[in-house]
Amino acid sequence: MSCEQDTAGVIRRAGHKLTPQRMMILTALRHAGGHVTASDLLGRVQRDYPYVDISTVYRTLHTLKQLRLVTETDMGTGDTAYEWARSERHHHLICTACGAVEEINHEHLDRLGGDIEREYGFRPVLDHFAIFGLCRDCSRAEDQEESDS
Amino acid sequence: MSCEQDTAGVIRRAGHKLTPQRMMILTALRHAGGHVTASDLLGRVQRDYPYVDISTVYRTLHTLKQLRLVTETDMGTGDTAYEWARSERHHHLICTACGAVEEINHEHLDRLGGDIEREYGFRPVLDHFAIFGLCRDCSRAEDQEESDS
DNA sequence: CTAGCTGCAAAGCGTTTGCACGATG
DNA sequence: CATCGTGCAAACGCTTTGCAGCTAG
Repeated sequence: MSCEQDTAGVIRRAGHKLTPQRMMILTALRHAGGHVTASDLLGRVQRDYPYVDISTVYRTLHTLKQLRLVTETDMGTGDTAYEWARSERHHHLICTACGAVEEINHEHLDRLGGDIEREYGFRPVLDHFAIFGLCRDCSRAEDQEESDS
Repeated sequence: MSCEQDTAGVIRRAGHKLTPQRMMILTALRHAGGHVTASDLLGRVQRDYPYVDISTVYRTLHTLKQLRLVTETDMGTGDTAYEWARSERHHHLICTACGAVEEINHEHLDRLGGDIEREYGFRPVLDHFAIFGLCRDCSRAEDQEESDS
């Protein structure tokens, strides 16, 4: 994986030190391959090195966020989800009933973003968006309930 | 305002008791005419009746949410914004730089919602949506900075 | 009368911060 | 060797909960 090397470079070039903790958090983040919370990440890193502190995780995530290496999303569960910043923009459909997360691509949101910028002069950040609602299964289940009652 | 009467009816019909606290929180919420946090609401209610507790506010909001009389939105500031459920759906553009909140109507999001439902079978709740980004002024300011550096 | 609501206090949770030690560049 | 990052512990802010008394229906 040369990507780790690249990332190390980005961090160093930004004037930050490259500590083992940062490398581990970084690697854990990339291997997670999706959304992780800060404490998920802590758990993963602690499997190898039990002495990392949650505050280090937060501080690292903060740094990586500034460097645009991670994105931060509020999944509506009270805590915050972090994700390795992929190049492709993508969005999530989050089911408020069962918690399922589905991914959608950006076409539709691009159109929305364009409309908003043109109309309001507001430049929306639509790189990573969370849309809440009911997934196919849960919305079917709800229809059932309604017809039962 | 007969709307207060209507709301009282909704609450009572749902099998909940109608206490003075609930009425005051309710009224405060309607008079706020926009987003309020739980502690905003507490402050407003306490102007008339200083003994209400924040927990009562949360409990009331929880009840009202279940009755779909208020909506809950995460504004990305760490706390949660509540708003009287208006009939018209509307959405917010929230500037991550200056915190300005602008309102947009639902047309564009309707189209998005339709697309998603058709394509993924996911039924999104797009009644009240928060879109983060840079407002006109802040995005101009950022352009300036970039050309300076 | 009794189910359900209230105020109070305390705990819970994710997150942030102060500090002295330790490691990086 | 100076600076920055770390671990630890404590604080933080928002939200939730347990409990005894009170009140609306």
